Parts: sequence; structure tokens; C-alpha cells
Amino acid sequence: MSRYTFSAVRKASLSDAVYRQIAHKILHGELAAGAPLPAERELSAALGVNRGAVREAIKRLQQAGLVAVRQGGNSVVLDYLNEGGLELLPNLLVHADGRLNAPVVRSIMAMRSALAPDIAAAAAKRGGARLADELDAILAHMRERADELSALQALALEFWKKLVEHGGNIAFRLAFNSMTKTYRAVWDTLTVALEAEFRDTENLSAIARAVRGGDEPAARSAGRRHVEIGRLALERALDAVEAQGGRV
Amino acid sequence: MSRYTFSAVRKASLSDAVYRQIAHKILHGELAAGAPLPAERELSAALGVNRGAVREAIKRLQQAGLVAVRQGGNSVVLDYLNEGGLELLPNLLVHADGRLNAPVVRSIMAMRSALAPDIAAAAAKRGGARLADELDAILAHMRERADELSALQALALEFWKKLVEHGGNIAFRLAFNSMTKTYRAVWDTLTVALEAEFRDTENLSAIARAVRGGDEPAARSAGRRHVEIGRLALERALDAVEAQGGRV
DNA sequence: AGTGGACAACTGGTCTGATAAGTTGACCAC
DNA sequence: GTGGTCAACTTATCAGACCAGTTGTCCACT
Repeated sequence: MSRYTFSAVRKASLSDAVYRQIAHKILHGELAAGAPLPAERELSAALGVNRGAVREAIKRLQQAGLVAVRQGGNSVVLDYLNEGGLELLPNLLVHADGRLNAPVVRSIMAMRSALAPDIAAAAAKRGGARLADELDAILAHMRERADELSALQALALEFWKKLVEHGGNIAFRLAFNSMTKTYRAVWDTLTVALEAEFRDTENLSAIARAVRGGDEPAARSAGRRHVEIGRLALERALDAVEAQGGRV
Repeated sequence: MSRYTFSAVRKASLSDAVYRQIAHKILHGELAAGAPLPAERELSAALGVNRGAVREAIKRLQQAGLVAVRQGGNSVVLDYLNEGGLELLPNLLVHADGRLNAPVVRSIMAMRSALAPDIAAAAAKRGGARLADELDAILAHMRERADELSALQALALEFWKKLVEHGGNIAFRLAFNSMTKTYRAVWDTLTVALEAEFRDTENLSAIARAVRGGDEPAARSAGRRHVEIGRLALERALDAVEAQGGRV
């Protein structure tokens, strides 16, 4: 492996930039629901890009439930609270100025708490010994690398990924994907905030044992205990910064 | 009101049609993960549309996590099980031949069961008397129109929409939107399958009371009991048709 | 007063054909 | 075996045109 690490060079396409700019304006209230979008020709002139790029961006906005397009009239901004899907979470998680949006963080942690027990239970129901072996392997790595917090974080995510992959529930799996994308957007922040959870191999071991024994209730309660550790830690952290009126 | 009812004329755009066709091929295995997509020019020639329409469709596929696009090389199909979000559920719900996909139905009902109790609890925590009044109004309508099953279904959905709107949890709300879109795709089927749940105004009333009293645990358990009615009914229905090897 | 036709001025939808720029593999000089 | 060069791909972007649906206005007719 190379002695140095390099990160990929940024190469956002024009239509991506257009999409992001308009989505940002909508999600942060600059373009209110019901407001008409400028005409495609106007937008392409204002943004200095070809109309095709604008159209590609608008098609994506349409798919995300942010705008409604209708031939003959202007596209109009929709209420994303009624039309948007989970994939909007990453965009909502940070304020325009880069601060974390605390209510959104709390929402995500609450959803995680709602789903994790059932994900663990489903894995226990269908997983079997083979899954348990894989989980134990991950746990072994976690114990080896207890001093590398970021590695622990990655392994914990992998643990849950395995559970959701073997639970046989496609809805859980897709929701997990959406939440993982959100998670990655604030990875470094959570490395610190969720440390207590990453160190809780005890409950993860309990899940692995429950998977091996097919014990759904045990998996459910161990899963619940595990994610509650992180939820409470984050809750306290948010309360602390909010109490002193600080930035999140 | 007019004596006759008319339905809107179909007016799908070209890029929509292209998107649907390719997404269908991916989600139903015709295009496996890792496979390269034909070049845009090839696709536009094969489909008989211009390249712009193909590009708009591919941009949407990219956003949905179905393909990865890279300048200079062919776009490649991704594994939607690892990359896709909840918004794919409507597409996965029905097989290529129009039959319901039973495992997906079970998944969705399981997810609903995981979220509903927490949605009810969150509403009880933050809703207050005003929300309770609105819920009671919906319940009154449900009792009036107990003989119109489809109306009951719409009102039940509205009831949950109110709960999720007032729960203050954005993640629940967005997930609810995704699931509602899926729900609408099989509305008529569920009208019959979930009849028992739509008639269960008892637990909904209990939720409304819990909201009025701010009683989170009561809202949680009533919510759980309510959706379990539908989940079990659907479970039995699926088991029945599967036992006789029938179509779903 | 009310209906519906004709029309202008918008809007998005589609198309053609061109150029820029990134990727890949083959070949070759060193 | 390393790296340069080139051809043949690919996507990215562009300009400019025409088609098609929506809206508001005016007006003739009933």
C-alpha cells in the first residue's frame, strides 16, 4: 500500500451543480412551496449553462419530489415535507452555513432506534450460524482495533450492514442505504459523538449470539440497548451545545 | 359535480418512458449489477429518441442509485440492494408480469409495524389538544362512512398523515412519504386486504385520546395494535395464496 | 350574461449536429 | 517494465431550431 493517501479529484458535472443549487434554495426556504421556477431558458441564461444541463437538473428535482413540471407552464416548487423521500435527509442535515441541524439529527437517531431492534430480530430469525460467524469476525476486528475510533466506527457500520443484508427485509435494507448515505455526510462528527456506542461490543456480541441461537427477542433487546447508547450520547451532546447557545 | 368521471389522459414524456424501461430492466434482473449500459448514442438510436431524452433518463437512474456514470466510459449498472433508497419500493412491489411481490409486501408491512408505534408516540409527545381535535374529526368521518371501504382507507391514511406531520420527526415524515407512494401503487388491492384494519377505529380512538393526554406509552401500544391487525391480515392472505401455489 | 372561437405570448418537449474532454487498449521506444 | 503516443471509443456540453401544451385576451355569437 502507498505511503501517502490521495483523495479523488472533484469533478462535479454542470447539471449536478445546477441541481444542488436549486435543491439548496428549496430545502432552505429560499424558494417556497408553490413558487414558480424560472423558465428553463431563463435559468440557462442566468446560470450560464446550456438548457440541456438545466433540464437534466430539473428532471432530478422532479424525481426527488422537489418540483412539479408541466408542459406549457412554469415548473413549480413542491412542499418537500409532503412529497420528498428519505433520500433528502443528507441535504437537510446541515444548515446553509454548514452547522448541523439538530432537530434533523434527533429525527435520524429516533428512526434508527425504531428500526434497529427489528433489523436485529429479523437477522436472528433468518441469519443462522453462517451470519453469526461473520458477525463474530467483525467483532474480533473491533476488539483488536479498540484504539482506532474511526476503524471501530467503520466496523460497527459493517456489522449492521451484515444484519440488514441477511434479514430478508428489502424495505429495511433500502432505508438503511438512505440512512447510511446521510451518515457518511457527517462521519467525522459522529466519530466523536458516538464513541460510547462504538465501544459497546457487549451488546453487539449479544446480537451475534442471538443470531446464532435464532433468538429473536434477545436480538431485539440487545439491538435496542446498543443504539440507545448512541442516541442518548448524541442527545446529551446536543443539549449541551444548545444550553450554551453554541453552534452545533 | 359531473355525472361522469373522467381520468386524466396519459402523457408520459419520452425520458420518463426511457427511465422506466431501463429501471425495470435493472430491478428485474435483466441488467445485472456491474453490466455496462449501452452508449448513450446507441440507446438513443435503439429507442428511437434523441440523445437528450436518454441523458435525462440516465441522470435520474444515477440519482436513484441504479447506475454510475463516468465520462469516457460506459455507464455501469449498480447493485440497487446496496445503493438504492426507499423510493425504489414502488418499482419493486410488482413483478414484471404485474403480480405482487410477496416478500416485498411483507417487508413493507414489517417496516410499517416498526415505525407506527414511534410515530404515534411522537405525536402524543408533541401533538396536544389541537391535533387531538383533528384526529377526532377524522374518526367521526370514519364512523359516518363505515360502509364505504375505500373512504375508510383514505381517512385512515389521513389519520396517520396527521400523526406524522405533528410528530416533529422529519425522518419519519420522509419515510412515510416514500411508503405512501408505494401504498398508492397497490391501493385497490389493499382496500380489501386491510379491511379489518380500516374498521379498527377503536385503537385509532385510543391514539387520539393518548395524544390529548400526552400519554406516549398508550399511543405507542395502541399504534402497535392497530397496524398489527393489518399486518396479520395481509400475512394470512399471502400465506393462503402461496399455500395453493396461486398468483398473488 | 355566457359560451366558445381565434390568437399571441408564453411555457416545457424534442430534435439535429457539432465540439470538448475523459477512458481504454494497443503499440512502441527506451 | 516503465512511460509516451495514438486511435477509437465514451460522456459532457453546447447552439439553435421546431413541436406542443397552457394561459390570458379579445371578440363574435347566442
